[in-house]
Amino acid sequence: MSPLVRMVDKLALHATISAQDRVGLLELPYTTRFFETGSYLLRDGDMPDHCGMLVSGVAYRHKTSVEGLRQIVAIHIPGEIYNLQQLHLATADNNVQTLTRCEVVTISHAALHELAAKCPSAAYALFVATIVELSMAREWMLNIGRRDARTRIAHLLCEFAFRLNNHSLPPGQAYELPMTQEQLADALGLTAVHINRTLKGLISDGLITHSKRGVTIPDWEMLVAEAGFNSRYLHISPPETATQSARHA
Amino acid sequence: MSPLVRMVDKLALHATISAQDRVGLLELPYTTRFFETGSYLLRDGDMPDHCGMLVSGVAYRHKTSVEGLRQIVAIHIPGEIYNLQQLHLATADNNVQTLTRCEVVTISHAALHELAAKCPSAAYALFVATIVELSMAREWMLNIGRRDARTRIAHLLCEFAFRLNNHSLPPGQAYELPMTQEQLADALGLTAVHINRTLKGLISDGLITHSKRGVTIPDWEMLVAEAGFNSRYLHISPPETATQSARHA
DNA sequence: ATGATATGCAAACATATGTGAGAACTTACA
DNA sequence: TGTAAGTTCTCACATATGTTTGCATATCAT
Repeated sequence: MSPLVRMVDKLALHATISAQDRVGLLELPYTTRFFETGSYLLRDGDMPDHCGMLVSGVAYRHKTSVEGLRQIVAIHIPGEIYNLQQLHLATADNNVQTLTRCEVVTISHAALHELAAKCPSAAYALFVATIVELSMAREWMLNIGRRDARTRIAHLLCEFAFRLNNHSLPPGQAYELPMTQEQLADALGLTAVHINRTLKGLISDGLITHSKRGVTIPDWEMLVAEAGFNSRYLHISPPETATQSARHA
Repeated sequence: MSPLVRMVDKLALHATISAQDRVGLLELPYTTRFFETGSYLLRDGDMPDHCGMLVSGVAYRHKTSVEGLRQIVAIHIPGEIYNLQQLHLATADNNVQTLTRCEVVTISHAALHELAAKCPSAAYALFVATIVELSMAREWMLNIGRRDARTRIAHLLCEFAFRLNNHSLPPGQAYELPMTQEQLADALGLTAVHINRTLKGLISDGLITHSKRGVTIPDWEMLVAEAGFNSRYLHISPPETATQSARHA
């Protein structure tokens, strides 16, 4: 089975793709590559001539301030294109690095531009994927800016559980969270030491169990309540229709 | 002169629009409306059937956590479309509210969909505008998550000065910043009291002067240094070309 | 195996930022 | 002209989070 199926399925979560354009997407020429943990998939300043999609593994996107402080601004999971921006904005202003060993499929910009011209609903789906990314970024801002450490961590864990579970609630089981406490800190605007403290609090209160790099959520509802998590910002269900209402200020 | 010119000019900052599609954009049917300070242009849960563009005035986008904590996630200035997301994602998950009296032009989704079908470079420009918004959101995250209060405020002031000045460096002059200290606090993930303290520090150190709702930057370079501000993330110059390089991991 | 390096864990201490409560000052408007 | 509402500003105090350091494990390369 083509690894592109994974991408198309993910795109189809948010936008309707015509049968014809689905074929167009699946016929894209691609190359498969593998990257070890810690590899850069995209580097600040890069001007790639291709897009990349994660087939397996997890990656994180980060920026650095002039003082060298790092902020992780997103996590990418399989099926996601991690450098769609560079299809339209030549040079990258952030980095994407692998958290685990990753299988990546690359598609040339030329092929994607051709596709966009021929398959409007495919181009549309890429646009919508970006809009959803923007929506997730906004929730991430709310998380960093306004929630305390405990709630912040809980929210991040909820989001991962939800996304990794292919957006189907509730993800009661364990899942692998391949992030060090330092990386969690950089994602949440905290320090590793404080992550450690707070994580222990969550564990001793029975909200999560954690072994090695794995996280288990014994009581999903409880963690959701603690985090104030609401999946609405992920825009997955119900499949968006063009319902309209004229409600306005 | 059509108020749409403002929008087209802003879109053209980031993407090339063909002469023909430029006409298509300018021929969009629109309605002009006025809103008082504090009006909602978009409300969480809305399903608008039109897009809105700011002709004059300033607006802010915000989200609220279940505990009622508010986070401002973006500021919108004239020429920007504040609810492009809802063209493709039916229901809004955040609010847009005016900071000043605003003149707004609304365009029906139907007209925009028609345009997108007929004018590929116009559709493309809307996509790119969203990508730039995403890039700005990421810098905002870095600001909130990793900089201290003083640097955070300085960075926000730099970004505004830069954007309000139509992206032409250096904006030495005074400009109007129509935000209360409480709103600044909600934008930066701080409290109003702390904004007050820190603002006074910036003033007494001669980095900014401020009278009423106005801000003056006596020495642009100095503030930029204090903020660690680099306008690269705004993606305005040089006009993006399709330059390519195969640099990769 | 063996060292080298990264990560988790812990404690004591430092401080940036938050909290609560008012007073002074503006602005709007009756 | 005066009252009300909103905003700025201030103080004293509380605390969440950061800093530094050390050590115990885990992970990894050789």
